[in-house]
Amino acid sequence: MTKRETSIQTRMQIMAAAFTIVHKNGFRATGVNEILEGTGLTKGAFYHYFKSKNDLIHAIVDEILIQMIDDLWLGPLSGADDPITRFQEVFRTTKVDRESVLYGCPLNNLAVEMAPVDEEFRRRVEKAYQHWSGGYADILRQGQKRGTVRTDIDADQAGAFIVAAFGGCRARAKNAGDPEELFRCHRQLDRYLETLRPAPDR
Amino acid sequence: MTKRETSIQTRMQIMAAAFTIVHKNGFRATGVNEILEGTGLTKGAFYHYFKSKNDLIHAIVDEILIQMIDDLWLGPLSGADDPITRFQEVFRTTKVDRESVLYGCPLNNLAVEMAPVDEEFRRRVEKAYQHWSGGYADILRQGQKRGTVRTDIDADQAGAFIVAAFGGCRARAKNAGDPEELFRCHRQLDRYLETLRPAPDR
Amino acid sequence: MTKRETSIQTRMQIMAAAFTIVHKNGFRATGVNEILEGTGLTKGAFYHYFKSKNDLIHAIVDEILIQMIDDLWLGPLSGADDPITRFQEVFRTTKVDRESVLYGCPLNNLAVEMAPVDEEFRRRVEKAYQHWSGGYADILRQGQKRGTVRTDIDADQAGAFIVAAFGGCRARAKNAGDPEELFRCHRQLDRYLETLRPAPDR
Amino acid sequence: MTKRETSIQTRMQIMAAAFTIVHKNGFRATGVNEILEGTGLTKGAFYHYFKSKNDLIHAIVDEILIQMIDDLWLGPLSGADDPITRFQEVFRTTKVDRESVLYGCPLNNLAVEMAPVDEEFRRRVEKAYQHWSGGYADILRQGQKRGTVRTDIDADQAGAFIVAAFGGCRARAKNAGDPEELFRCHRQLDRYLETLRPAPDR
DNA sequence: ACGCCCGGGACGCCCCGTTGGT
DNA sequence: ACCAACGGGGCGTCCCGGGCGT
Repeated sequence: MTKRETSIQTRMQIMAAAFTIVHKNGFRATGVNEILEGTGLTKGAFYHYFKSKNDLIHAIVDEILIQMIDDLWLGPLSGADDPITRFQEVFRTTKVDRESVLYGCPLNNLAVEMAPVDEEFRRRVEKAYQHWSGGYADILRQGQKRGTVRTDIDADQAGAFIVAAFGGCRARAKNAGDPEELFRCHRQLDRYLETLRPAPDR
Repeated sequence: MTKRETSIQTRMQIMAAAFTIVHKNGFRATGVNEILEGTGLTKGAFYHYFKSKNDLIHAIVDEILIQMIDDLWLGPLSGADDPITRFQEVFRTTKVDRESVLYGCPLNNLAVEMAPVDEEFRRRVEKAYQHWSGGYADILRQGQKRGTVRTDIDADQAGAFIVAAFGGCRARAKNAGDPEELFRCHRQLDRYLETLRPAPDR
Repeated sequence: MTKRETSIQTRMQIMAAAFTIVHKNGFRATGVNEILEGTGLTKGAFYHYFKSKNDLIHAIVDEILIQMIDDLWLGPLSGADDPITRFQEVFRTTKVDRESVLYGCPLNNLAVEMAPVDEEFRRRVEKAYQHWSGGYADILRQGQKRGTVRTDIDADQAGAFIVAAFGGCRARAKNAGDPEELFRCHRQLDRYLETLRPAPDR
Repeated sequence: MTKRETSIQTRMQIMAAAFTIVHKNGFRATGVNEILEGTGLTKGAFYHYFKSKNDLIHAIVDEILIQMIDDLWLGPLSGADDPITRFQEVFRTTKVDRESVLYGCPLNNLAVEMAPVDEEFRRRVEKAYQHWSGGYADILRQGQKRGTVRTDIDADQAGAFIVAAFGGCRARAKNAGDPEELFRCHRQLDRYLETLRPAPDR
C-alpha cells in the first residue's frame, strides 16, 4: 500500500474515532487526547491533518455526516414509488444499531451544542440539514408527480419537519435511555406522514 | 426584608443568571465566573448555595424548568374543551420572545448535551420531560372523555411525540438562526394534531 | 499578619521569583511552572494574580525594574555636586552581585528579546528607559548649573548614551561570561564621561 | 548548474531566510516552519542540511555574521590612515538599511537571548565578538604606529568598548523604534572616539 | 544525495471548577 | 459571604526523526 493511501487512511481513522466519541459525549466533553487514545496516534499526527479540534469537526460534518445522510436516510428512499410508505418502513427498520440510537442524531447534537457558540459550525451543520431536508423534499415532489403524495402540501416544509421531528424523537429517546421510546415516537410520526397521502378517493 | 429573605433572593439571582447564559450557550460553555459576573457576587457566595456547578443546574431543572413548563405549556391548555385546537393556538402564539426562541428548548438542550455524560442530569431532565408529556397526555385524555379527541390513540405516546417534535423544531430553528423556521415547523405539527381529532363522523 | 498583607506578599513572591529566572534565562525560555516551582505555589495562585505570563512581566517592569533603576542607578547620584566623578565611582563599585552581572542588564535583556515581538512590552520598557536616562539628564543639568558639567553638551543625549553604553557593556560581559569584561568596559566609559567635564580652565 | 551547486544554494537559502527572521524576532520566537515558509522547502530539507535548529544558528554565526562583520565594519576601516576619523564616518554612514537598524545588532541579539541558555551558542558568538573587537584593536594599533592614535591607551579594551557601546546603542534604538535614536547615540560615541586621538600638540 | 510527508511526544500557557481560612 | 490558593487538564505548538520517492 502506498504512502499516500495510508495517509488518507490515518486521517480517516482519526475522523472515525472522533465521530464515535463526539457522537456519544458531545464536542466539548471530548478531548483531543481521548480521540487519539483509541487510535494509537499522537498529537503530532492529529495536528498534521487538522488545524484544530474545530477543524476536525468541520471535516466530519462535511465528509462523514453528509455521507451518512445519503446512505442511511436518502438512499433508501430514492426512486420510491410511494415515498410515504417507504418513509414509514425506513423509520421502522433503520439500521442504526441500538446503542448509537441512544446517542441521538449526530447532526442534531452538534446543532444544539454548538450553533450559538461557533458560527462556522452553524453554517456547516446548516448545509447538512438543508441537504437532508432538501433531499426529502425532492422525494416528496416525485411522489406528487406520481400521485402518491398530496399536491396541496409544501414539500420543502414537509421535508424539514420530518427531519426536525426525527431529531426531536432521537433526542427524546436519548434522554430516556430507551430505544423503544424512539420507535414509539416514530409511530406517531407515521400519523403525520399519513396526512401527506392523497385523499383516499372521491 | 429579613436576612433569610435576601438569602433566598441571592440564590434565585444566581439561578436566574445561570439559566439565561446556559440556555444560550450550553452548560459546558458557561463558566462559573461568567454566571457570577452579572450578579456582582463571588465564588464564595456561589459555593455557599450550591455544592457544584452541576448541582446548580439540577436545581434549575427542578425549580425553574418545571415551573416554566407549567406556566408556558401546560397552563394555557388546562381545562381546554378542545385540546387540539388549543394546542395549535398555543404553538402559534407562544409568548417566548423572538430572541430566546433561537436558543432552542432549554430542556432539550440539556438533554442533548448532558444526558450521556451525567446520569444525575439525565434523571432530572427525564422527570421534567415526563411531567411535561404526562401533562399533555392528561389533557388529551380529558379531550377523549369529552369527545374532542379520538379514543383510539395512546394519549401518552401522543403527548410524548408533541413534546419531542416541539423540541426538534426548536433545535432546527436554532441552527437555522431563523424564528420563521420554527413557525413553519409548527404548521406541520398542526397536521399531526389534526390526526388526533375524532373522525368527522359520516 | 492580615490576609491582605500575605496576599500582597504572595504576589511579590511570584514577581521576585519570576524576575530572577527571567533575568537569567530570558522571557521565552522561562516557563510558568518553572517560576512557580521555587515558590511552592501553583498555577491557580499565579493566574489569580496575573492574567497571563505577559501580564506578569509587565508588572515586573513597572514595579520592580523602575524601583531598581531608582535605587541602584539614580539614587546614588542624586544631589551629587560633581556628577561625572560620582558616575565613575558608581560604575566602579556597583552593588550588583557578581553572579547577576553576568545575566546582563534586565531592562536591556527584555528590550532585545521582546521589543519586536510584543508592542506592549516595548512600550513599558521604553517608559523605564526614559525614566532612567531622563534621570541621568536631570543630574547632568544640575551639574551644568554648578559648573561641574560642560554646558555645551546635550544632557538628554548624554544621559541616553550612558544608559545605552552601559547596557551594551553588560551584554558584552554577559556573553564573555566574565565580570572583569564589564569593568574593563567601564574604564572606557570613564573616558567618555571625562569629555563631559568643563574644559580645564583657560 | 550542477547538482552540488543547487545543493549549496538550498542550504544558503535556508540560512538567509532564517537570518532575516531571527534577526527580527529572535531565536526562540522563530519557528522552523516559519523559516521554511518563505523558501518553499519542507522540514525534510531542513533537517537534511542541519542537525537541529540550534545547529542552523551556529552555522549562521560562523558563516554569515562573521562575514557581515568583515564586510560592514572591519573592511571600511582597513588600511585607514586615521582610524578615529574613519570610525566616525563609518558610524555616520552605515549602509544598514533603516528597517533593519530597528532589529538591533544581530550578534548582540543572540548574545543577550542565548548566552545563558546554550553554552555552544555563547562560544560561537564569543568568537565572533573577538573577531570583531580584535579587528578594531588591530586597526587602532596601526594608528598608534602612525601617530594618529594615542599610544597610552589599551587598543584591545578600546576596540571592545566600541563594539559593546555600538551594540548598546542599537539595542536602545531598537526599543525606541526610532533610527534617529541610533544616530544621536553615535554622536556621543564620537566624543569617546575623540579621546583616543593623540593630545593635540605640545 | 536531496527532499518530502507523516508522525511523535513533550511541553507551553491558560482556564476551570473547587476548597479553606477568615 | 469572600478572597486566596489549588491543581488538573484543555488545546495547540514546537522541534525533530524515519521511511519513501526521485
